[in-house]
Amino acid sequence: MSQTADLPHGADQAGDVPPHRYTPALAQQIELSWQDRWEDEGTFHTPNPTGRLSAGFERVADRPKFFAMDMFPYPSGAGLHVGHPLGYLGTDVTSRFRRMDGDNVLHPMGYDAFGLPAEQFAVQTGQHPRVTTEANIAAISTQLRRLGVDHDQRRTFATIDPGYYKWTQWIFLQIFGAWFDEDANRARPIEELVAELDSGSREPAAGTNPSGRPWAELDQREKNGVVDAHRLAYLNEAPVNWCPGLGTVLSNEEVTADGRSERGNFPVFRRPLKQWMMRITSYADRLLADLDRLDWSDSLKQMQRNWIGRSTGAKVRFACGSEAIEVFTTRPDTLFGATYVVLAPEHPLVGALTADVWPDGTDPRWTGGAATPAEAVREYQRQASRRSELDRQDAGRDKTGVWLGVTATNPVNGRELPVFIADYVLTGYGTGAIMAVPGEDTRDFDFAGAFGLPVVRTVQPPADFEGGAYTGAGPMINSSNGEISLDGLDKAEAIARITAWLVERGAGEATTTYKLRDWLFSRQRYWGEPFPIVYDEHDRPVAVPTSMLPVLLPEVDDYSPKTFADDDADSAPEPPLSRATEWTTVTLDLGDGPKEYRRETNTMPNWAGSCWYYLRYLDPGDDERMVDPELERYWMGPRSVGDTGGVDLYVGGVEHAVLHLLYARFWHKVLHDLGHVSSEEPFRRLVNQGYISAYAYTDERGFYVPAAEVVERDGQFLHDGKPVDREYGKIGKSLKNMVTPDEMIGAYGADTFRVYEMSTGPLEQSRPWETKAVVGSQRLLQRIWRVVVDEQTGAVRSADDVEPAEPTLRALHQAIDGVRDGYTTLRFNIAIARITELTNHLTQAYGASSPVPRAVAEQLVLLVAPLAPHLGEELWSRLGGEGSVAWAPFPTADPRWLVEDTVQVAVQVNGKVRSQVMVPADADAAALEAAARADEKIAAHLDGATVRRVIAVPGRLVNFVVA
RNA sequence: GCGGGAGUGGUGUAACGGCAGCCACGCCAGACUUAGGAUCUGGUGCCUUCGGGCGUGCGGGUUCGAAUCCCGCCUCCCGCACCA
Repeated sequence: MSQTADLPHGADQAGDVPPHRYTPALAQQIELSWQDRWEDEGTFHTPNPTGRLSAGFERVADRPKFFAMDMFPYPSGAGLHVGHPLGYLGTDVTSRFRRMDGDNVLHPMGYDAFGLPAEQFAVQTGQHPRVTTEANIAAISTQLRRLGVDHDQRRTFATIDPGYYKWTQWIFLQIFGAWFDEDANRARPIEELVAELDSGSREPAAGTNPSGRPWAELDQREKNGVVDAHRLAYLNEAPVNWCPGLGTVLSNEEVTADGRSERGNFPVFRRPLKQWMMRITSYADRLLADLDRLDWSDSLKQMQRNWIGRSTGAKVRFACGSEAIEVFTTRPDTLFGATYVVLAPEHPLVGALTADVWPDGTDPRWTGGAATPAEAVREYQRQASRRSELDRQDAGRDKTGVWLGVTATNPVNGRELPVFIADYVLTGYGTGAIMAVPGEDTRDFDFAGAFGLPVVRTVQPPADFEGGAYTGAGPMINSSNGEISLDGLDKAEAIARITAWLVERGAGEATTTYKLRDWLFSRQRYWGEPFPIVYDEHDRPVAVPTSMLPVLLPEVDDYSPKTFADDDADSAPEPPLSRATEWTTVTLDLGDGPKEYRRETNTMPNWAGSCWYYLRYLDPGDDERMVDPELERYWMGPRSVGDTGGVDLYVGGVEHAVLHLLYARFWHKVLHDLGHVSSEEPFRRLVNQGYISAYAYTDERGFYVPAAEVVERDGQFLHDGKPVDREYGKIGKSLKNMVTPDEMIGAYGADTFRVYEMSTGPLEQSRPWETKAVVGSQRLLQRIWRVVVDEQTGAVRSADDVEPAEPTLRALHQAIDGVRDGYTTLRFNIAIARITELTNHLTQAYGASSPVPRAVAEQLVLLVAPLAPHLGEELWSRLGGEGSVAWAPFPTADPRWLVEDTVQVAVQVNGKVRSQVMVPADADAAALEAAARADEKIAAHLDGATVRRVIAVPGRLVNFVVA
């Protein structure tokens, strides 16, 4: 680490530091030497109960297991800044503490290495993404090692390793080979579906059998179609975000609010394309319900609940000519107030319903200026396709739409309601059609206003209601026909009554819908997992046999998909793999003789590799199976009846609150249903670490200036003598406020850096970075060093023949108690505060040179070892400790020393503290009161007053309530 | 708009409903010093007539007692947002 010499503030620059002071230079020397020893001795090799990684299991066999994990990094070329290690250090301190405290701890790390940045770089440079990715992995791995983390290096892998993505492909085939049994509410192998269809014990699910003929009468190709339509991974012609400028489809999350690609800022179009989908919606209920069984933060659970977006209501059918329009509503109670019907522009019935001509006297606002309804519809649909889904969801936009020239019949009162298409109705939610109730819905009210449609109120608004749509509570009005009346009922009762009535009449039924959509699983990219799928001569997708996995990513000349003109909405995707013509065509014998097949040329999305990596840590070298079931039971299995099982502590950023965590939970549940894992959830406990932010400064031209050169004077921030503006936010090179762990390690050592990061707040909390405060952590470690080592001679100060005095024992055991609490609850700042108190006590009690009792010094070293592991090892070894401190037992507080003999108790008069008295710790209420009354100041306060009540809490306080 | 969370010294933070501000940074003073950017010691919420008074975003409430619980505001952060 050559940085030391270059840094102006190196603490070891002064001339006369004692020769054996814990300086940054010494810290680095110690750190590098222990990091080598850990590697040489395999200190952090975690034994499995069985298999190739089981050596040494006997020494941990009686321990409980603890599986701690970080969200693995994407190895970008930018390297780590000081914000990145926060979570990694949190799991590291925790895993070191748990190991010392008697757990068999698994703390692995890997790399999420498929993805766009590497592919973009490859497109620009022509260099294979694997080359740059592996170089980045090597760089980050070096940075992590230098932090002193206790990862089991034997378990490290990257998602791009063929030995890993072989099993990603295998899992895809499991999902492809499964269907969701709605009755059993779980996935089952597809062969069981075929058997049940053949035996007649099951009918094809709704929508899976286009011909409508009985299963037994279908030919083989029709049967194949029915079966394929049941699969959990399926091909579907669905509206997707097509970005011609990038040549790829994008997920909704990759499209900006103004309908452009997040990357590159190209226009994005909604259009139907055949894509791989995953039926995550089948799991919506279980994904929602099982949140209650997880130890995750409420806010995170709430984000997942919102994303799943379950809402209950009713489907209602409105007759329209020979067709029926099915709408979804959460307010069937307001059905009498429906005054028109709206379909999404892409609704499949639009074509069939559209009238030939406008009736006489059609309101010009309804026609969109077109001569015929068909023309109006065509033009409106064309406009809508140019808008992305997100763009259409801009609630502030004025309502637009056109009339189809027809009406539909309201089943409750026979009223004929005009049928519109409008883009404020979304095709993917509910049934893609609504009944519009302007009296009780704000959006419908806006549309009705713009189109001159009537408003009928069915909920009585309060007297002071100012108009518009009334969405509050109130008794039903205007809601009766010859058979049923809702008038006077409240919302819940009205919903129950009208739903029952609709069911009776065959006009509707209660239903539940979700915002969650099926997962678009294919991408037109190079740097991803190839699908283990080939197509036969009928274009039917067929699984590549497991024995032929992995399907290796082929070499190509050009890593980019074919791109098109920005606005060429009708272009079609051509993935990079489609140009690897030697690869795309393959001859296989799938049991019916050698035949020619065509390979799938899409690749999987970046999420695939991160959906199951936690399982692979259990034995990444296993070439026979995804994971040994025995290992999965040991590390992940449920601990008790009702426990979901899963990783014991998963730490990562809140940016993955929804997608990664939802996708991983979904895959895990499929694997559970198919019998591959015993756990029901992947992550039993999850913590979102906070972010580290920093100040950035801009000069009068708005350019960033180096934050390190800015000085504060009289509340003003100056760079080069000129005032600059300060903003608070991200750390980054372009913001000129980048601080790297390497710089900090160079200036102070890894242990100081670790202690500083952990000292600034609870793990979950975001906090600012402040380089000038790091020195406080260094001072602490220097004082701890001084407790053990004589700075002048280098000799160990502590002595066997010195007995600790009582105050020292109390300070020690109170510290042990507090530090344990801090480590257990991930409030490392608390642990550090208690360690500091103990250190300060020892410094004062024993001065700079008198010997510290060995037992106390040892315990102090053990307390700090999880936070500052190199210092811990060094002092432990100098004190003559056996083996690595990483495996030494963590101290336990003796309750005897946690209680004082005498305690100071506050005495209040009317809730205000007026004095303090010393009393025996076990003094009862009467003794407390007597001691308080004997106090001069209190006596003065009570003199002449009437004491109406006395509250005495032993060990805490006395409160006199006086008149 | 809906949902979630948070407001405590100059700063990061700490306080089972029981003495507000532990521990740090910064700042002030002192010691050791040629020197201090090292180290050590002490001080540091605000006001004060030195008795004390006031203090946890604002206003109410519950309680003997509220930073903590309840109600209503204000501000900030995060998520969702034409989801019928």
